[in-house]
Amino acid sequence: MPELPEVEIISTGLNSFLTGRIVSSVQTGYPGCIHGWSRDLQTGLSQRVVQGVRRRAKLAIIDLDQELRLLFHLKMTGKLVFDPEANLGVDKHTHLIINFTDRTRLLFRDLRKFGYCLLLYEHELKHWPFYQKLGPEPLQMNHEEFNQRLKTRKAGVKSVLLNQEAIAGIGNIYADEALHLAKIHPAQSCADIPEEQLSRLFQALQEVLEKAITLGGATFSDYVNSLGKPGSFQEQFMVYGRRGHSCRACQTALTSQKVSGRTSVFCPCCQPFG
DNA sequence: GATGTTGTTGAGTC
DNA sequence: TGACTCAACAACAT
Repeated sequence: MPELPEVEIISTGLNSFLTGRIVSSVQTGYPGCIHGWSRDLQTGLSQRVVQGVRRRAKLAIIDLDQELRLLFHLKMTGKLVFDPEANLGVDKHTHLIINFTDRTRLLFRDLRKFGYCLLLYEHELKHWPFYQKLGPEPLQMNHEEFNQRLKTRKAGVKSVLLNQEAIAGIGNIYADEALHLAKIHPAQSCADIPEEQLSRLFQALQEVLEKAITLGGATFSDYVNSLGKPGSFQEQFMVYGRRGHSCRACQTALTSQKVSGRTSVFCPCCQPFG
């Protein structure tokens, strides 16, 4: 489940692998992976030069010349794998192959087919509703800005963290981990959280995200980086996927609860409601 | 065959 | 109208 740290690592890796390469052709294994807003990939990408790869929210963005942008949302099981020798197997889960003129290639794989890609010009990207509505990057804001955006909201803090219009890039794993570190119950309404605690949450969020990036992301189920290698942050999970296990801080058994439809694991002792 | 998994969206409610 | 909640959806493994 690639969230901000995983997409950051993938993008950084692809930036060094792909920059300067020229697209020769595109093979589509599953046309359904191309978003409705996208231009035609074959005609649009041919002979385009990669100028860099970056991340915005959970999107990996490949910048090409002529202000073209190729965006990928990996959702749950999507992967972008650089294939320098063009010898990786192309299975039924490989939905897109981007061939470069030097015979290297980029594979887009997605077991569950929830992920998508789209090709747009910069001026079109700015009008794509999903992109337009994205909130600020958590690693590029300060705690005053964070508090400002959260303190008036009445919804549970977990659902606000997952709301991409409030803050971009946070998913279930890092929301649960940050809430545990900040000792805040996931269902607590933001409006009821003292500013001092909100600042602690912001600190925790930055800490968790930066640590995950340092450790190469989390490999839960099947995330791999752009060379197909796993990360190790999952070994540091305090709560995610640990329901019933004991809290690493106080030994109390972790419980779970659905908060705005998402399974949330937390420690009833460290993160009391109220 | 039922269940669990997730991010996003659209419908519906307050 | 805005903020919010909930259900549905995508497709697969177990």
